[in-house]
Amino acid sequence: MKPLDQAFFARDTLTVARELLGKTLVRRTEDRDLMCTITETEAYIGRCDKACHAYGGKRTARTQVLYAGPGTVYIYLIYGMYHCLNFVTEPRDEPAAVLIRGAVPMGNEDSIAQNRFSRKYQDLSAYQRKHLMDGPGKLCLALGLTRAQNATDLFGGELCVLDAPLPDGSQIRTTKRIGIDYAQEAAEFPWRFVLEGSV
DNA sequence: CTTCAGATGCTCT
DNA sequence: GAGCATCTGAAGA
Repeated sequence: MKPLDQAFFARDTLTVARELLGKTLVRRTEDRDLMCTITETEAYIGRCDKACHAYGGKRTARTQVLYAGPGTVYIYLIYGMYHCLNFVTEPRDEPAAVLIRGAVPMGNEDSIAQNRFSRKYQDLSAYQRKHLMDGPGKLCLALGLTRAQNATDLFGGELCVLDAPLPDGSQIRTTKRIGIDYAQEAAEFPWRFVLEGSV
């Protein structure tokens, strides 16, 4: 399948967040490609969203990446020890992004198990195998992503997203976003998208 | 299945 | 100095 181009990300953030479900996220390293299917996303829109790091046009050293071109990678450190992966959306200078909250591996489970637990896949518990990438921090750890990839883009670097059809029989569930209770009315916005069913 | 505490360091006031 | 777009392991139901 073809890589998604910049025009894909230059659109309305809610549309991009919804349409990223089912797409293939590719993490390139020297020796191998780690691929996975995106199953959970959230939209963050600076213009109207108190949960967005760039709410109110805020520009700081951390948030200036959100003003870069669509398809730019935004990775930040959270809770002192985990990273969150985002893709910048909307036209340039319109600060917004999609948080990639979850995925399921498409092969190379050994590399992912190594990144997450420093163990072989066959030595993981059944629980661990079922939850390899079902959270934003887990996903970044599984793919070996840190702020080293911040401000790169999806068009020729270590990361890209390939087009892919939605799996047959899958459904999209829409809910409010996770972990932003401080954001007042924005905490209720139905801006989280989860791919359910046969993935 | 659920709740709970603790880890840990950057970011912005 | 306060707070954070989280995860883990332990313990209880």
